[in-house]
Amino acid sequence: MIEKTYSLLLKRYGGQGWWPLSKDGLKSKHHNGNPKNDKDRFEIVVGAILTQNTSWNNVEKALFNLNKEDLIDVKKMAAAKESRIAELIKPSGYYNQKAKRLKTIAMHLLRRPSLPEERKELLKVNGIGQETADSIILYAAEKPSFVVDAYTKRIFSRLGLVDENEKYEKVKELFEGKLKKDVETFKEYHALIVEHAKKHCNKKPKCDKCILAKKCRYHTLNTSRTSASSILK
DNA sequence: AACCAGGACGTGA
DNA sequence: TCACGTCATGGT
Repeated sequence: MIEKTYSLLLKRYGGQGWWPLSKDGLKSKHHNGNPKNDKDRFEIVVGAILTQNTSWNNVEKALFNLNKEDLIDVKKMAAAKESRIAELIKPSGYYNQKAKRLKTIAMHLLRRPSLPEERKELLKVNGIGQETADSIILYAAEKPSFVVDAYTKRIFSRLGLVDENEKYEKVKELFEGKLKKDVETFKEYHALIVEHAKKHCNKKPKCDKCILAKKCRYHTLNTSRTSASSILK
């Protein structure tokens, strides 16, 4: 089912080409998000932190401001004052803690030859939790580590494939167990999940024209309610 | 005009 | 371990 859902989403939305990088135009529908240099990789790290519980649209504004001042750079970010970073990233919300987190990770990266590929190492850094760590490993370091987010749990719990409040680790293991351990597949699947959640599987779902509706509990629940209430009218 | 958005952390049970 | 409060802007 996990694999089947992947091919359905891929057929419906096409390849997403994540991670969205500003050099490609953040808003373009089809990205070519493979990082080519350290700046690209660091921009992914920055974006991953900025998008914590925040819409990507707001993150873009913050990234634009940082780019303007050439702060998407490990050394410059590490040297910048927290208050300055905070001012620039204001549109992405939680700007005080995110400014601190950005500076912290920048300073951590500064004393490393390359991006950490170890989950455990990233998780020790304050401000980097499981999802952010996996995003960095998968999209910046390009090592296979499946990213789980609120969308993943929402979509697949509605499909009846995972428990709504299953633990992060468990969901991650489920996906990694069902898929071949392939960076491109992991990248694409997560991106497709986000796309599908934005288009259809919102908190208040738009089941109309959703390609997964037939298999979805939420949808069947909804239609039975609708038909029941329409009978009452 | 509430509600939601690609979470993480600190705290007290 | 777990539930809960906190952090904050911008779009719908």
